[in-house]
Amino acid sequence: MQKILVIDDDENLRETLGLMLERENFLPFFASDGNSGYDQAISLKPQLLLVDLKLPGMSGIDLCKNLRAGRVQTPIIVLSAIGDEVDKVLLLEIGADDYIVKPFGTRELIARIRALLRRTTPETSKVIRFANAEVDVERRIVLNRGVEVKLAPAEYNLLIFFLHNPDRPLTRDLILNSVWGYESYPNTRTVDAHVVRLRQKLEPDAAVPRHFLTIHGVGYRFLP
Amino acid sequence: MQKILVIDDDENLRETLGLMLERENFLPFFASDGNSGYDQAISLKPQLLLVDLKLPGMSGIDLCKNLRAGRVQTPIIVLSAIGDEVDKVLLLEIGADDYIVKPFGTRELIARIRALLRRTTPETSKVIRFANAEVDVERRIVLNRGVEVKLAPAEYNLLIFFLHNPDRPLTRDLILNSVWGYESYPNTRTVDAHVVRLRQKLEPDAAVPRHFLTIHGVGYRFLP
DNA sequence: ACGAACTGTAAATGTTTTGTAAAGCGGCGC
DNA sequence: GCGCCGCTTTACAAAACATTTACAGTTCGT
Repeated sequence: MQKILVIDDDENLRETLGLMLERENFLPFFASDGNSGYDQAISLKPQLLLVDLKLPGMSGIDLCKNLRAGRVQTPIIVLSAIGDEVDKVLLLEIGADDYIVKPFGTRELIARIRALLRRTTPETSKVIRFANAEVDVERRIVLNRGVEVKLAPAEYNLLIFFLHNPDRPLTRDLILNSVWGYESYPNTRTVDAHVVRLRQKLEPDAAVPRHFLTIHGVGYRFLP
Repeated sequence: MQKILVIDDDENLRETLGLMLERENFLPFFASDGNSGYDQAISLKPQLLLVDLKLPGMSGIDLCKNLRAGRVQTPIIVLSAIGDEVDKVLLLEIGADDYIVKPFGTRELIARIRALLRRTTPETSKVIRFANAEVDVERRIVLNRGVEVKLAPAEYNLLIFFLHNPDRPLTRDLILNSVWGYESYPNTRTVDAHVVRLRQKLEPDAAVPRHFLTIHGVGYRFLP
């Protein structure tokens, strides 16, 4: 699901935009000041930014400039109040992709968002999704609900093995041999411990596994 | 961001020019006498100089001449008071590129600055930016927050490799082969040592890396 | 040829991961 | 519902891995 980060200090507007974006099947995130917006824009890696020009902390202008200076290419739509002096040159300089003047209509903003996303998402890298998790195999990055999850090597290897063998009963011995290799002979309980860690990091509710299932007396089954 | 060094002994003017330049998205620096102006023009490597003709210490005329004698090509705009006798011949002699007579309008100065930058900045100079660092690939010069950072050859090569492979897990072996070549076989700890040095010189806070990240059990990842 | 700077390595230190053990829970057969 | 057996969970110490610092050999420029 496409993440959109809304950076605006007006709480009402954030709420309105949030509802609107959710209704359009986007996944909204929020920041109320420039600094936290900047941090989230980097850590969250959203597909698009909606940035108010006037912000406490770092101004919207500086935020955009800083992101671009840091080679962050995330598409940006600037939200400007009716009084603000905004010209295309400034927007170009600060690296914004589009702007819209408040107050604006839902329909118009959605149209601009979709248009911008359409022209800025050319490539489809190898990203495997299941539930609300995304695994970017090439970049070795795992996101859960859009938030980066740090996986230790063994955990990551185990996850990849599950992804490659979905919907199939997998015995502990098979898992051990495939993920740990024939050279090392750890206890089969080891697999359990790592499954627990994966569940904690990736299951919506670790107590009620919906993806990393136990097959009593056999082993595990991964359900995407 | 383009650095402009203002060399003038009039504090009011410096302040005014500073605000003006900042508003126009330049990064202003200041010197109040010829000698420190000369030093900064060399150490700071600004994109452009604004130089008052009448200066304490080294005069503006000598400053320009000395810079040019030292093969410093930085574009120079001379600021002259209304009484000063300035003719094109003098400007040509001392190596200035343009001049403007005080008092001048903001708009005019900005126009001249942009015009001069346009005709003196060759399109070929490739400057890569990330966070608050700039890497001038052609001249092998690296700036952090506008200040030159001296990188040893190995450090510089490693940095360039990171710049060309952002946002990707890079194993120590890959790094060694790419940066050191297949002929030499240093210890993989060597990579760590150089990453430490890069972090110390380029990370805002070397203890909390935000750009040269560790992937435990794998290697490193460069995030611009 | 001298001193300064660079570089790879090693040793000490700090951090994260990982396998295991032990205790508690829960499903399954009866 | 009971009890067994296997699964989950927690905690932890050893191992693996990363960082830091120091240093000696080398290179480089003057």
